[in-house]
Amino acid sequence: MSSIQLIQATPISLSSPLQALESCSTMAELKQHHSQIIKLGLSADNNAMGRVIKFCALSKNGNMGYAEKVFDTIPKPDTFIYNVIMNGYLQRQLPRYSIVLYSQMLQDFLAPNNFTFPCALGACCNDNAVEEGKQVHAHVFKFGFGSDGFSQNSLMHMYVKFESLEEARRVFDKMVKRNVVSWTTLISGYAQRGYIDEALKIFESSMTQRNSVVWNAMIAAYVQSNRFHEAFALFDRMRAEKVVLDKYVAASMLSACTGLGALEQGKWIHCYIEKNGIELDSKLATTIIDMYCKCGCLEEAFEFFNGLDYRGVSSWNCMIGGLAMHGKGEVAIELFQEMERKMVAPDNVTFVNVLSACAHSGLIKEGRYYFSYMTEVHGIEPRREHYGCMVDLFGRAGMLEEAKKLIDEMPMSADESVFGALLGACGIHGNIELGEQLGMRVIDLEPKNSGRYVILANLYSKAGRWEDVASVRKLMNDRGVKKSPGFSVIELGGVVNEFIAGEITHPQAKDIYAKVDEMLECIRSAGYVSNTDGVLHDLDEEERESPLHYHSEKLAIAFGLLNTNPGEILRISKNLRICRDCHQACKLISKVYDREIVVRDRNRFHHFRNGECSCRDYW
DNA sequence: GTAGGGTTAG
Repeated sequence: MSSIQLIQATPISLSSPLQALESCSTMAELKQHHSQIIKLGLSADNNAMGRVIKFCALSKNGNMGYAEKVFDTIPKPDTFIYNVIMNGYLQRQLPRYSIVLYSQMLQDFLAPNNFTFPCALGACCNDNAVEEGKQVHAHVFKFGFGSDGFSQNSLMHMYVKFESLEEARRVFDKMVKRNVVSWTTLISGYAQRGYIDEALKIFESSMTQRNSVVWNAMIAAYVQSNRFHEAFALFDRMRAEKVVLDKYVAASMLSACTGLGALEQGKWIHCYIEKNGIELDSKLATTIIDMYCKCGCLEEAFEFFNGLDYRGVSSWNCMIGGLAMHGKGEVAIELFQEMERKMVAPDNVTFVNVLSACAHSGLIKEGRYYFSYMTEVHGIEPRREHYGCMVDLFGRAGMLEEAKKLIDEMPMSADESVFGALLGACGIHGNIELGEQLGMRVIDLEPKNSGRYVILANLYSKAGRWEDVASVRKLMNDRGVKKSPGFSVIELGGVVNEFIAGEITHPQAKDIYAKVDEMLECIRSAGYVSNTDGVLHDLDEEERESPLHYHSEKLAIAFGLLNTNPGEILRISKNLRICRDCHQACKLISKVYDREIVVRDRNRFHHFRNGECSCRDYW
């Protein structure tokens, strides 16, 4: 009682408890101030209650349940209060609650304002509420916020999410004042749907107001569509314009390096991050681990991983996946066990990686064990991806019946990737009948994926069924499906060199081809027989027109031998899978030239040393 | 009180 009298005695008495609300940091403090305010008789005061609710709904330590309780006691909540509570739900991933509140607000004849719409639209977006989103769009105009930048950007964002790019573009075109968010939203919108050229046009027109976010949206657009060189070019432009390199750009560029296998460039960015104190969060750490793994440096990846102060589940997953890719299944399992000892809860991705580690290393028993372990011990139900890994595991090992049985037993329908895993196995083990059925099915499911046609055609060619090979090729042509051309990349002295089979445009082309011939001569005397018998590779993944011995990886190796010192490791990345012939050749080259060669193909790593490959020919 | 960018398998 006495404290209230004291407050009432001074003229600033009413504002001070409200001011105190602004400085609270815990719910306990807030509740104290709240009860004081009620004692002052302000329980129906929207200004006072609004501040209480704001803290509960929006601050880090806020309690949404308390916000709801207070909300229920307010006789006539105003727009501000609705906004704050709707935002609270949105931030807590409860968009449906926000939408319900929005319509309640309209029923109460409260006019939404410029703060309401971004929230309501965001809620529709997160709840996939297309129809309601369109209605809110109409309200934006009806209530006079048609030219409010925040509302317009939120509209664009929503339409991008709903895949109505035309609608997003219409909003963008009508905007009188655009800001960085407008550019960014549209650029990434186009990029997500694969319209990179359109994204670039928007980017170029953002000239006057570009910050690192806009730059990154475009760089990421290139990276996501595998146009790594263009990402690098844009990055150079960005640095020339002295735009700061922040953690997002660093992450995108690391992915570009990963895509190309450009280790030196990746290391440079890693160094830059450390030197310039760029915040190393768990996502960025994962990107760095991924870069080292996919650029062939497991040791560096491990060193970095071990040096991290905090290792989130995605970092563990990435490291386990890296080991899997390098054929180190046993080590991957050990790392998983360490993860459990460190009490890091695995998620579904963890088990995808553990199972794929088993598949790549032929660990059938272990794969079976972890497949049931994930559900029994961690309560994680297997998804399609996990079934895909198991099909891959059995399939590679030649246990096609077992793989087929598993597909039949799946509680969900199999998709193209599950069938694809089995199809791949039919290819390895030459099961024509099953492969033919699956091939047709997978092509129907994914008519634009050239790889599917190639596997089926290869299967036919293995069986000598040339007419069928021809008809698959005709089908591809008729549908306008083109094989992605095979290329290999080798990075020397920070320069990325790219080779395409049979291509002669490289400045050192003459020397390179001579070196290939020399290489072949040398390995022939070591027992190499070029795998050209029959027309087995009639429709290989690599361009058919170029002779086998000028496949892109051979050109890259020749280039590497010409331009490095004895003993240096040659690291090559290939966008497709390495073919049998090149695999055999690499083994012998590693022996004859006494060179370690690391080849990353579409699926995994091959470490060639002294005539052997780390995959033990199991791939 | 409000909006935008990066990672993890096959």
